[in-house]
Amino acid sequence: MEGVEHPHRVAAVPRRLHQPAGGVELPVAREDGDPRRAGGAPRPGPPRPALSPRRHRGQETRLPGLPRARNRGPAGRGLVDRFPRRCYKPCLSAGVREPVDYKDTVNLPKTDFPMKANLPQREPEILKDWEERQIFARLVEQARARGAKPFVLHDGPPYANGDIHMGHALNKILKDVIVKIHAMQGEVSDYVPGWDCHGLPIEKKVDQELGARKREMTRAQIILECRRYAAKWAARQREGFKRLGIFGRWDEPYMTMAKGYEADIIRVLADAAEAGFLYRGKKPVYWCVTDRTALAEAEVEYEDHTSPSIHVAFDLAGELPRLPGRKARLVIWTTTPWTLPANLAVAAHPDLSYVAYDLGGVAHVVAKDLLVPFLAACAPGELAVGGAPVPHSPPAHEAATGGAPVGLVAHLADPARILGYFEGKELEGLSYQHPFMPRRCPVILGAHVTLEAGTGLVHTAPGHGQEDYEVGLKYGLAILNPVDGAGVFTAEAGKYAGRKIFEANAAIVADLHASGHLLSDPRATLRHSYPHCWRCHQPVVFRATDQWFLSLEHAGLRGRTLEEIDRVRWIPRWGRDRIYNMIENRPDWCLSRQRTWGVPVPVFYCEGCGEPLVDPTVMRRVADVFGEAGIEAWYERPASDFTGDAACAKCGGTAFRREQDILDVWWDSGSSWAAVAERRGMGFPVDLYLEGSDQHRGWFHSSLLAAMATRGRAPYRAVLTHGFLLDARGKAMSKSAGNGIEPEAVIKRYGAEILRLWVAASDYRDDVTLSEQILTGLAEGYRKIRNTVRWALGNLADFEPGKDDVPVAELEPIDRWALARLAAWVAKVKQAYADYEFHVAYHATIQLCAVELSALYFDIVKDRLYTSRRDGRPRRSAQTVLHAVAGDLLRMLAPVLSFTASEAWDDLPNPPAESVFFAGFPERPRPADAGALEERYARLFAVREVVQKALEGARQRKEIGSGLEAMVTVRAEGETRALLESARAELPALLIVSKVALADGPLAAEVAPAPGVKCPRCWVFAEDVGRSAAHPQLCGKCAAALA
RNA sequence: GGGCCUAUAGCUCAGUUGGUUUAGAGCGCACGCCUGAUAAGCGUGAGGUCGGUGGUUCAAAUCCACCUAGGCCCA
Repeated sequence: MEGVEHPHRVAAVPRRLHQPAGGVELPVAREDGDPRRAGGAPRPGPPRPALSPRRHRGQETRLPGLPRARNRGPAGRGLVDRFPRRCYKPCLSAGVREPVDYKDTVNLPKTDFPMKANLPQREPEILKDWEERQIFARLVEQARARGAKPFVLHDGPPYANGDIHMGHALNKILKDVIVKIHAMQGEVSDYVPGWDCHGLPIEKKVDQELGARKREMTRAQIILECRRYAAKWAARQREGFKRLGIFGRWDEPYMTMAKGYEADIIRVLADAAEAGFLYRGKKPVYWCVTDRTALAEAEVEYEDHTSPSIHVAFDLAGELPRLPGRKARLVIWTTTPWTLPANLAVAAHPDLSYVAYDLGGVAHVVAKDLLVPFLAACAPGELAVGGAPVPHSPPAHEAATGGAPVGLVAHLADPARILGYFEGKELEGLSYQHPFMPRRCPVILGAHVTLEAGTGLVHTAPGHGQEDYEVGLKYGLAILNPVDGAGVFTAEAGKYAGRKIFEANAAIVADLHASGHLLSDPRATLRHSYPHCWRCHQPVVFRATDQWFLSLEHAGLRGRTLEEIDRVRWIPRWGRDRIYNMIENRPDWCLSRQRTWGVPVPVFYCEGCGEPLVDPTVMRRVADVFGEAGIEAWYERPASDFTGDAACAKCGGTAFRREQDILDVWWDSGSSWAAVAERRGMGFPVDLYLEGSDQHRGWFHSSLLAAMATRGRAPYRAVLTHGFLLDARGKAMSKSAGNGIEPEAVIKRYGAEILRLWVAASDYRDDVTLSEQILTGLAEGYRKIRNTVRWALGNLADFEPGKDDVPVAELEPIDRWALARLAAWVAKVKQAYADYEFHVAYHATIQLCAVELSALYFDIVKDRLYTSRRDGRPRRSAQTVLHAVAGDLLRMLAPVLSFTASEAWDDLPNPPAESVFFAGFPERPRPADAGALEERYARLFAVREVVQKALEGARQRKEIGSGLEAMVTVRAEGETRALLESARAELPALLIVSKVALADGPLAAEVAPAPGVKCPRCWVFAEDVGRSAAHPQLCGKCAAALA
């Protein structure tokens, strides 16, 4: 039927007849020897000019032989068209009447939902709309009214200090997605955001701002300043979080500094005290003797300082193993002689080797690898310079010689002085006589002992060092602190009582020297980095003071907590191991902080005898007052207001002074399950805590212990953890590193929606990367999703759900296939949401939109939607599916793409709910024959791929442009052939070509020019163009569509 | 130094208890097509010694050990 002409009219110039004028004619070229291609088509058509222009539009005039710019280049040169070109639009000859413009009769997409999202501008409008319509509050109310089951994601409070950063965004968006998922599942998914307000960073900041003024202020006045500061930042952060599209009770958040919250902190503590967990003990803290105050770690700055450097010998009370009858001494090294009065032990490492070396007939014990440095410092005569180096560690040599190269260092002059070797663990339990205090002390073992410096035997004073304290706890040593707040020795320091510690250094060294315990030069010093006070820049000391503790051993708290950990769902699973190991090994919880900005430890001390008053009733009275007046009342009211008629248990006194320390802020947030969830009737335990992995040590940890001690169970059923932020190179993102990306900057450029998509696309269980490249990639993904929705909406302009939809069983097969894929996607996304694997949902969505819908389904049904009868069954069938696609996409994606889903929802025909959030997730059952359809189309699409490769070949050879210019002959055999036979009628639509022929043979496709004439309406080359009297220019299908 | 974790194409991710293809997808990139989804859409193609080394096994991206790089928390 090729070249059918209609004599009365020239609708299109049959391609054979159309030749570009002029040009050099070349023979048809054979590019390769592919038999399949050879079998395809080279028909003896008229030769084409080299570099002939590809297209010949109707009126387009171009000099023959002049290539269009885009065709220039090596690829286009020398190529010869296999087939004559054809017109895209009816070519008009003079004297022929203008053809009807059929474009107006084509059902093109129409929608108000714009392609360009313009998110930075549009998002604030959507936020305003949500707020005006109270979407979140009503969402919660509706579910509550239905009696739906509650889901509580309890917010971990960010610190109310500074602007929000990307880590906040990640955390809050993740929470929001989860809250919305549960809301759309129909649950009561309330979300109360909170802020952590008390604590050192704010106190420090306020301190700086107040400067000298602070001296004239009362503690209550300083607290008020801190309140202002925290409130200011919380308000600012709140706006930042809202801008991200986070749903929540922003008008009634929780603040740990709220009076009611402060009261509940005390009440939880009262419960713990009542159950017997609270006890008073000592613990070393940084202490500034100049300012007479404890310092937090953050208040300590390291500066250079010159200290004495002394080696001291401790006389062993007994004998060393395997060295009977010989006097022995342990050698320690220290730079703080003033801590020696508090010495209670010497620590050795269990796995290190120690050596006994004969000095003056006495065995001196040091670590084997530190013998030479020790001798270099204390008995250089024992070393011979030159010769082969002794087998001791190079760092040890260098430490002893001030960095002199190993080769220059001495070796033992007389190796026979070595009396024996010992494993560290052999030393445990030996005892020695303190050089100047009347006591015997043990040798203990500790993993903190190293060979970096010293002798491998560590002078241990639990009252003056963190590690000493910890190992001391293990061995039940006293926490001895013979130093008062001003840095003056107390009576416990024996003969040094009354002397200032730093000044006493010299005396102690001199005394040791005199008594023969000093082995090194008394004048030796060491310049090193040493902690100093951030305010007065004087050296600080480590000093044990009275503190309040929560006992981990009381009532089996540690063991019960470890058991409880296994009843919590940890996501990912390794979170369980992480917190388990911490709880297993941590010491008792020190609840005291020597600070101002926080909740007072609600205990009192008897004015008469100093006995502490730890009374739950009194504490609850304190709580009641705080509930009214806040923590300021602690300092403003007389103690008797709180203690009432309480009497000292020891002396019966009724006059008390209040504790000056405050509670560790981790107790504040660690009580939030009580102060927020219980208090607001959200229940206990809550369903989910969700924070960064650092919170295994932080909030997960403190909340767990506080709840275990007072409620006997974990405050959460599940704990979800996310990783930290990395930059493009995989390095931690931080303000100080200067590689941060500000949420505000991203919002301004891309919109918060892209940030939300980033959170959803990332596997947040690992650390999460953010970079410019990632953002542009996400913006692409967003556009794909948006355009998918847009095209579906565009084709629904004339569709009325409830009236026009076609029952599933009656849908066109390809439509039912698309519905099957949609149903599979809905199921997959639901599962991914249930597993908190949002990146799985994201990728499934991109796959659906990009591949199954855009590249396959939309492309295939496009012709049917555009050109078939407007209200015909085939078109309604496709629209039915598109309506499902648009509705399901918007509903399933609303938790993530909240802005876009809200925006597009209004463009759905007759949206079934006022807001997409009220609509819930769709029920989308798989069509009964879904499996069979998927199987069938999977095979047909495999053939389609073969065809597309063939079409691409023809395209490269400039034989065709659009697929509609082609007729395809598909060779197949066996089942495939049968399948194609059965699908014969839909093959042209499926392959998007004008005509399909089937032939026998191994699977292959051959491309030839489509026969017939291009229909100006549907652009298909049809052999029946012109048969309709009413529409003489059109193909049969189009004529029928317009009838 | 200790506890926990991560490491697959430029990017984001898949890869069931080790065995089916020559390790997949999308994006990006290259080259084309279309111009009735148009700051859109379609096609084809090039990209990976699965961080490295050693081991277990008939067989390892998948199990084990060590190393390297990175992350969080401790010290």
